[in-house]
Amino acid sequence: MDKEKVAEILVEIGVLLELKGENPFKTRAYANAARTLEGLQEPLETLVAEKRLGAVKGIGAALEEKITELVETGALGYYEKLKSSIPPGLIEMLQVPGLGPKKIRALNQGLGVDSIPLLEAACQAGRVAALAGFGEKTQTNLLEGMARLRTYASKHMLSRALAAAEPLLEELRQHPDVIRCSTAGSLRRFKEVVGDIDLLASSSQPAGVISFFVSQPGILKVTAQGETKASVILAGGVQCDLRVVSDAEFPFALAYFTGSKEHNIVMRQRAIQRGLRLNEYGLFQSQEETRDPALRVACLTEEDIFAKLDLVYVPPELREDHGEFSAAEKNALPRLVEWTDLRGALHNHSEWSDGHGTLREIAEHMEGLGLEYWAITDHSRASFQANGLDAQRVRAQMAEIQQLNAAISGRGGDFRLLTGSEVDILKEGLDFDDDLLAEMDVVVASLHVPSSSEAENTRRLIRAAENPWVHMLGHLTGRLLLEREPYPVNIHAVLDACAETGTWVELNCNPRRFDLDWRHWPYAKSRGVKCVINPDAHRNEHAGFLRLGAGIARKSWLEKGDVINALPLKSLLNQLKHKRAKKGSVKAI
DNA sequence: GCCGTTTTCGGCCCGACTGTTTTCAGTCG
Repeated sequence: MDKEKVAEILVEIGVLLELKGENPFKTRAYANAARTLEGLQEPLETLVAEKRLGAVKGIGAALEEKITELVETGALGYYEKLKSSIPPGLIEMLQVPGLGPKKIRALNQGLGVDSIPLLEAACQAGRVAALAGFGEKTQTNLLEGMARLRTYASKHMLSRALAAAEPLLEELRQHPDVIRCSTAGSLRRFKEVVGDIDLLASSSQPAGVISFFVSQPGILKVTAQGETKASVILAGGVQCDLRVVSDAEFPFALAYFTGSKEHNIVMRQRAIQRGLRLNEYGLFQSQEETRDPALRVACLTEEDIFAKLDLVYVPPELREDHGEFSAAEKNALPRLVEWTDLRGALHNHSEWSDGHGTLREIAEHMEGLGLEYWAITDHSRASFQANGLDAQRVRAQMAEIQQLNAAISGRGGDFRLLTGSEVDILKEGLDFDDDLLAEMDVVVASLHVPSSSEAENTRRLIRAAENPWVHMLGHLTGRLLLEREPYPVNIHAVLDACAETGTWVELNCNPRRFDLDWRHWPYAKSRGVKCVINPDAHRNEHAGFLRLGAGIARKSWLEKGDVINALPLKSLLNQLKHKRAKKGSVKAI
């Protein structure tokens, strides 16, 4: 069983134990272990085989035994037994806002409710309000929560959440009583998918700012409103929380609400180790819980807080407790790539296949954005549903691109369209002959029709990487966020092959994809695999995906030097040629 | 469950808000 699946089961065990009313620290140990596994730099199988799992922080004897059983046998007796002792509907009930393990247990034991439909019926019959610890209000809220669950997704793509948050932030920024404001939470950390939007503002008049916020247009419902905090549901079903603090508290609150939770726990521990106390109101010279401003260590910005805890500033994207602390202690954090570093993109479509816009329109738009190059890599003929090009049309397109480039040069422009293809990786080899690929500036190889076999997909991708004319692999796992799981593939094996053959890997920055996932890039980077941040644009406005892609690349710990399309045109052209020469030589050995 | 210059037991991050209770438990982040 692979690491991801093991982690998934550990998380589920934690949830099941919560529902059983187990010690919350025990349940957290399972969730922690799952996260630890996800961040492992070594293959899990190796650690298990060499019995070194127990040496990993956060995994003790009990978890080592369970993980070993999972890896070696593909099953776990403890988990099966636990699962069969708890109705599956109870786990689903956790999704209902306002319901946690304690209330679910009370509902289950008091009313025999063990699923969302039964809960709905019990609420409608008024039986929930009659239960001890519950009341009319709770019953109404539960009914509303269940209705919302049916109507809206509970997770949202980063791009949609950003689009919803930015206008609200702009309104807050213009409010006369707001001093500073920012996004926080997973949105600020640039998670590919977010559960809600967190906003933070500083003001000396918090209540007024809160009432201003809850009266903004586009708010469907105010679910909580206090003096310093409000929660609302925005059109589209995204929950948005605003916290208002004093300006002196702002940097602490910003750090706190940006999280992640795991990152914050380490920050607090570091404070405690230094005889200090950290919460959202400040870093205090106190062993006790306090909010006394006289005891607050002066910090104007987040940078100051990190400095007081003997750390260099950790950019929000890295705050996942995925190694940022050990790096920040040694001042060894990467200098993360900026979206303004990007000079162009190497995987895009036009109306020749399934994109929009003529080659001329695309060239004019991208040049107007100040980019230096833009590769046209339309689909190959096997992607007939996407109007894939055959060899003849590819050559006609290349000729048109050359004419356009000549015209641009003629008027003194430096911008270049690059010729290319997103060539399908078929069962046996690529959709185009090497001779044709060799004529193109850029070749992206993508697996569009995967097999259900991990070994088979891995083999095909490795074979594509070994082709000397292929520059990079496109959207390596084929996932569509919130829609489609990645196809089964041994990512490390493919990345190893890319490292050996000098093949680049795409970070597809279409917000539905963000593929390869940020969690895999540190491994790719450790193997020396270069990244290409590609919008996979099908319309001119998709060039904006580059900004999102750079954010995900930052989350992936990537620096400018790791990103091929941060190179200026001349160096890029050299790299495109050099890579083929190098791959040719690898192949010849 | 894990962990340990506080080491084999007793902690484990902590505060806002809600609803129910009449001083606080549960949920959420």
